[in-house]
Amino acid sequence: MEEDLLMVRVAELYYDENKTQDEIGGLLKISRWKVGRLLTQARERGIVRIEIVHPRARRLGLERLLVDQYGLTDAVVVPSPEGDEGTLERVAQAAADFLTALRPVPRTLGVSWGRTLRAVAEALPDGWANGVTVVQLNGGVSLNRRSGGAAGLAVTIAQRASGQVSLLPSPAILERVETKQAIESDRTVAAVLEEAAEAQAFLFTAGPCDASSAHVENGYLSAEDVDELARRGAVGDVLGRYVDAEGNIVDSQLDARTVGVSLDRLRGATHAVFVTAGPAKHDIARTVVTSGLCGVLVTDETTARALLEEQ
Amino acid sequence: MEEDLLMVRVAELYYDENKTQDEIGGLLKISRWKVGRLLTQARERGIVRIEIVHPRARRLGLERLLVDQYGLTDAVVVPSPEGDEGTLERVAQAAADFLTALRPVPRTLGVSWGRTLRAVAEALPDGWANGVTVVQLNGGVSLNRRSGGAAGLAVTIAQRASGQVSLLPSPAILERVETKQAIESDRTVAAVLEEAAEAQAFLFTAGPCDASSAHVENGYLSAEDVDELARRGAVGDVLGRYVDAEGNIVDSQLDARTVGVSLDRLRGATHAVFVTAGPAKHDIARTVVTSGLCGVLVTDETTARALLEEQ
DNA sequence: GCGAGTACTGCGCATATGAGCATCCAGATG
DNA sequence: CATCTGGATGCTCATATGCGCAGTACTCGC
Repeated sequence: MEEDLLMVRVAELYYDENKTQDEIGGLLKISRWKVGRLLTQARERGIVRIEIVHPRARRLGLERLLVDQYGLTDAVVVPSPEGDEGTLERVAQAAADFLTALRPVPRTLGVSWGRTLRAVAEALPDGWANGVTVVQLNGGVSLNRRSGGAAGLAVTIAQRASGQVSLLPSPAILERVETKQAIESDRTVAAVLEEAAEAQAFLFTAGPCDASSAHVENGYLSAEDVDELARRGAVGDVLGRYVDAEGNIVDSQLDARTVGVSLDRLRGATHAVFVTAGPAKHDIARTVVTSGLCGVLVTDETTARALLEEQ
Repeated sequence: MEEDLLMVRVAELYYDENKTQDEIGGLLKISRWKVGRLLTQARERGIVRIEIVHPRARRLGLERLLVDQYGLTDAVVVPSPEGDEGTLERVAQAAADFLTALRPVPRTLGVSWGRTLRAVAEALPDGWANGVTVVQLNGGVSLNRRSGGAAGLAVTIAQRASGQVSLLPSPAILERVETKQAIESDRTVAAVLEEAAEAQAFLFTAGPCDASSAHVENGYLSAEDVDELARRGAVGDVLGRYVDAEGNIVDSQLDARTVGVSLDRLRGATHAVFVTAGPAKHDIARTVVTSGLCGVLVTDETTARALLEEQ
């Protein structure tokens, strides 16, 4: 179309040459108002594309849609980089930024564990807060010895906020219900669990339901157990508890052997910050978001779009 | 840097959310002047990237550099599309646009031939001008019978301008000097050549010096001839005449057998429009531009950058 | 510590810009 | 042929924005 060409010429003069709309009008023999209108059109029609290229850029539009559609308190969406390399880091950085900016600063922060949360901990700057007590929300797993596993993660976060840490001295899943009950009735454990349940803010991830799960890696579950859970409808785990697409516990037997605060604690909380990155977790992310397990969602653009897509 | 982050936040609010600088200032607790400054910086530092995506977009910055560096009258540079598919069409379209907008409208337009010029002819809309006489500048070659070769190209351009056409009824290169002189002394031919020399505007391309040349394709030269020319320093041909990097005729013997206006006619002309697309022609393009054979250059971004690069 | 130089901040003001409205024009409709 | 109607055009005016300048903080060398 000939109108297109005019838009292009106008856009070039305005954005590349930064001339004023008036000057452009004179140059192209059109009124300055038409120039303005053409520029608006050019932006609308995508002829002029304005993008913000920065690892810490966000997608405010998507965030708003997510908040609206799922009744969240807040959402943070970072652009997925080309080739998906570095998505986790960006999401983690965003989560760290969110925590740092969170007001009022929570006195106690409940945390789960996982690769994602480790990245968040690493992204938090020293002094991100002052005097926050960090509490573990569920039984510990040492994902990898060097970096100290779940405990190390909580310690890192607390240290950088010059705060205290309350570790949950318990495995994630126990073999027998009795052992679990025994552990829970232990004073230290009970105290930590109570503190965790009362935390003013929660920071957690979820894991997909497959053999790559940290539970399998650490021997709490076998690959077959996970398969069986999946067959029974599990889409992933939240604070170590396996849930189906609606967010209901899949196996109450198993759940009774899992140490950690109950999922209901998350549902009520204002500051339940759920961090997720990557397509493997789309399903469990959808569950967390739709079943109201989180108040705040921090994720990447691809996940955000997947969540918004169908219904 | 922390300043970066602020720029990103400001840019998002301004460009994605279109809030006013004032509002952003309020939101982020900074003065509206700082917001303005951050936006300027963000644009300068490339955090905010504004690009015009359209096949008919141009690179005015590069055009200016070319005009300055080589003392041209004008230059037209179109962005090279990803993957270089469609470069020729874009350049041709740009050349057509340039011709259409050319003021004063030339009474006579001298044209050469080639794939590129054919594309230009096709891109010219019906009624691009009114009553332009099109004259062939050099001996005819029928690049491909269906589309009528060099003659057809000239005819197309003339038809679409409701004008006349003066065809040069002669081969491009003759075997013997005598024959060439005989042909040139023919009334019709002489008249056309004179008309061509006096044309108010010229539209031409150049060809690289290799076996893919139209001269080889049409049997005027053998592949060995071309190799030999290259060995003697030829970088390509302009109006059928082979020149070296400085724009000098490489083989005066051969040149004496070539029918067409002399290159000096181009040097003087104000409206000598040279159209070139694609990396194969970078060398010959450099020659045309540096040796003052063209007043106006129409090309793609890649070629433009190559021309500006060294020295 | 102390002073000079430099970078940053906030501001007044001229200018550029966008919203809303009256007007005009072309093509449809009776 | 008159009339209607929707979209484009130009305009007024309130508002947003950028420039140049003055005041301020901050650094760096002594």
